[in-house]
Amino acid sequence: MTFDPKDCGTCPIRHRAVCARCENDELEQLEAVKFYRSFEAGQPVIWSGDTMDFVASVVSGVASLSQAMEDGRTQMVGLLLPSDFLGRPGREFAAYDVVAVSNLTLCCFRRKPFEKLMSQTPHIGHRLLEMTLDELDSAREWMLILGRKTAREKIASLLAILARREASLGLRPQAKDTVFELPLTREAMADYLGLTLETVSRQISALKREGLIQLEGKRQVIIPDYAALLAQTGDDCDGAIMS
Amino acid sequence: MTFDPKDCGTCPIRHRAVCARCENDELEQLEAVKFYRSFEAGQPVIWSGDTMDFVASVVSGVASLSQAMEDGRTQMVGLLLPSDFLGRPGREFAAYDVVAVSNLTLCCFRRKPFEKLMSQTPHIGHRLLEMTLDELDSAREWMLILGRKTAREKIASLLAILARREASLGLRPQAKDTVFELPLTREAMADYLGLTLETVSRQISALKREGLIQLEGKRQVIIPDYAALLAQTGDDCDGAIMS
DNA sequence: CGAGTCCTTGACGAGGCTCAAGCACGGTGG
DNA sequence: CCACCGTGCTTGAGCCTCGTCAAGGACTCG
Repeated sequence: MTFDPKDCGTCPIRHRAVCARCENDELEQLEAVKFYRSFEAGQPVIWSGDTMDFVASVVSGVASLSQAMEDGRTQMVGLLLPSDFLGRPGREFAAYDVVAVSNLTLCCFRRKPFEKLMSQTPHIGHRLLEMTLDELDSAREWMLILGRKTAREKIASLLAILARREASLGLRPQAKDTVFELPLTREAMADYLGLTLETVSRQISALKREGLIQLEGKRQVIIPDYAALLAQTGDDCDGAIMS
Repeated sequence: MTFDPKDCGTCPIRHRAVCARCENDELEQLEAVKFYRSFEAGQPVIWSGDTMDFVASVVSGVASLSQAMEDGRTQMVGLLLPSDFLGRPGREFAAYDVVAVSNLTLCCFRRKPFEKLMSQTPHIGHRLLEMTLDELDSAREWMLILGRKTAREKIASLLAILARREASLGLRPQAKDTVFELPLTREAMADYLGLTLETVSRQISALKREGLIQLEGKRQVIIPDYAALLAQTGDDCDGAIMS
């Protein structure tokens, strides 16, 4: 089944996005106000303060939300992957800078009709609540990383998170090694982790030197022993979030 | 009008908590499953991993959510003030350590009936979504603080946030100076900001020495010039979130 | 080949952490 | 009434991690 933009039934994120719980009649109403937009890697999607007349789901690719300080320091505060939701119903102006980290396709809904639909039907609101609570949880995990971890632990944590997501997609046949493509540049990783890109580079080199990771080119990461990497994150291993 | 625990109509957080939008019949159903619990400053409310058979609103006082690493480092990831919501519908086990920072009173709802009520009526879910989105926004502001700010900027930011909240309560007659009680110990502030308590103490002393703040005892803070304090936060002043 | 982008590595310095000592204040008990 | 203790806070000295500045390598594209 290939993806037909006219038919939500064939959409790759149909069962995980904000529309996951919608009945057919709700989907039809959404389809009436939806449109697709694509961005190339590195392109801005919207700047903080701009008027935002749509909300959107990420169909493919990766987008980042960042906040800037007046002197130019910047911190990534959200990383949007396929099926994640962009925008806030009821908010007219964007609160963050949004950038396409990789090539990106959004499924956009005009904001006003979306809000109206949300107030009339329960499924969108419920799903959005669930997704927002999940995002709050990951924001809190992220806060622990930013506030208390060393540079080495930060890098290990990020790699572990990406590897875990890769595994959860379940696409990979039972390979011993976890392999994935880094969707972020060194600079974006630094932005994510509250480090400089030099420190990121040094720590990745160190992990490679010690055999905890291998690199195929700059972006392909191979993790020969996931547990060994986890041990470098500093996390309390049995303290996993249960939901 | 004094607060009568039997009557939600007299509740001090009636118009801001998760029940803010409820109609009278919904309130009655909530009242049937609610009970109050109080904690003294410093007491634990619940530990991460414990079963959580209630959710709650903070009626008065302050509670913190924190995460711990295996070696004991700890990071506060949430600060709950009156009207804030504790717990996650659908989640059986607590994901964070919750501690009463000051004397604390919770309005608790048994979790199962609360979830049922939520699925049957729209108002609770809508309000909870709104509150969760707000919390996500403050979590993201916090991430910028943790990831990119200097110790001095962190302290200034925290004081500015507390002062702003104080001002927004509007209780204070048009005083030139903003005055408020610090609800946190130095250690809790350090936990909040990803610093050590020594650094917190040094930076507070520095701000005092430079006249940006004054202290009455250890906990009473006077801010003679709010704008001057804001200038120390490093924030882009016109980049305020608009909602 | 040159230019641009992304990454790596080195040298150095500063900001914040660690360790340690001591102060202020309030409560308790002799 | 005062000695004693516990808690919370302050201050100092020294060290280490990570940021800054700088140079140069790997790769792609025109």
